[in-house]
Amino acid sequence: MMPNTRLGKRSPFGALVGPETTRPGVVVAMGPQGISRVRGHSDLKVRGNVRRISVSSCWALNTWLLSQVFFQCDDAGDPRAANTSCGRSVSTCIDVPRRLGPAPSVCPSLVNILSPMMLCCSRNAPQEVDMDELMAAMVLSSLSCSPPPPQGSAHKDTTAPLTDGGAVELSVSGSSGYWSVDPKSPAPSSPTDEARGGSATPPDEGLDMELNQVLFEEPAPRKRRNSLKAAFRCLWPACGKVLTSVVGIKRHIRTVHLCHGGEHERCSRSEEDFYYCEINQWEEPHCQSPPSAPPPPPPSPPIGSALSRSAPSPCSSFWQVQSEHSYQAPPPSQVVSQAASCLLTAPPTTCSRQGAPFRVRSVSVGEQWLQQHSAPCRSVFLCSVVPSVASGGALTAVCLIFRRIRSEAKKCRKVYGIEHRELWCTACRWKKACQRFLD
DNA sequence: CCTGCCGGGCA
DNA sequence: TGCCCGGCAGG
Repeated sequence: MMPNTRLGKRSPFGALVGPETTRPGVVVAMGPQGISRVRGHSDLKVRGNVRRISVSSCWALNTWLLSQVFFQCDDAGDPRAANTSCGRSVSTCIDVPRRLGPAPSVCPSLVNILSPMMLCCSRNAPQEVDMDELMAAMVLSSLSCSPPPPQGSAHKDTTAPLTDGGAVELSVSGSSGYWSVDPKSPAPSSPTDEARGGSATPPDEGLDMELNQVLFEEPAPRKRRNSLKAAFRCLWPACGKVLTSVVGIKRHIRTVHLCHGGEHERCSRSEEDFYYCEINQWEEPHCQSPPSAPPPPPPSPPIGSALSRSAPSPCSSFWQVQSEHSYQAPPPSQVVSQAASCLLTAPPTTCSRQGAPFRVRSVSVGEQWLQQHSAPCRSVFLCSVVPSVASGGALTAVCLIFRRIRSEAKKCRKVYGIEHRELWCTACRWKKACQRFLD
């Protein structure tokens, strides 16, 4: 099915969903459980033909999807279990990549999500690939494939989407496509983390309980406590050592568990990522969630703050923006080729070119699919692959959910005032995204 | 309440 | 395609 209905306003998908999307449950039509649960989930709101799903639902779906994958993998000896989750025959030898794939542009979570799905679909009939499933997978993957926020922790909004319950609080009803997640937050771990955890440790009831929690319980509070102190717990069997630094826990795992003797000659310097999880200070000592990846590198220094204090000249700030309307199209000076130089060599947050702030947005595989198969959209999900110092330069995917934040930059309305509306840019006059003072 | 702006309607 | 505006989300 080809999408022709846009998700709600400011959908982070920013993409179109098919007419079936107006039917309940199609958004998550990857499995009967998902459908029914989401159908019954109170967070699903229908506004006209616009569907809104709270982020807890999205995260739950994502978690559910991943759990299906891993549960199926783990139920290798039980064919019934392998068939019950999505109602299709799924190979029990699905190779869920334990580590990130070599291709830096492919979000590993996408691989984790799609590979079983593709396998699942291809086992029946290649032509019968359920586009709903693919869409859902892409979308869910996109949710998890985002770069660290440009201003990172400098912006208070980065703390908002996460909740104590571990549910990511985002609205699927927007089209901005910016999602944020506290990079230091351990829960919920990203799908990549889930993938790692799923392959490193058997899924336990905790995952399911958490899933049920985010699916059926009330949405978690919007604001997340800031006073989060993280520790890292070794997940090696019968160890449970808790250290307060990533480096420390990695060193512990590497030296104590992985690299002692000649047992692990090819001990990877990034393998220790799979053997620890991040825990909160107020968190229960036991760690139910899969081990989390090391926290991403510290965010780049805030530039937006400077931008917000003085209205930037359009020629000093470059954006690579997918434009939905002509008035939103970037001027010719905003050369995409300039973006390319930064796109793959640095975290897609902010690049500096000759002193001028130059921000780049890239798209994930799922997003590209959505863009190719649906109407143009402005929302972009990022999946950055950055070198991890702790893993000896090995590529580490930092998939963070990213949400468009409310602009603090002055807009035409604020600069010129309502009385000088004729001085506003066209977009502002049309109540569109300001074209003059890009944020 | 104010602001930014998405989505959609209309010419 | 240009223009306008209802309405929503966030502050």
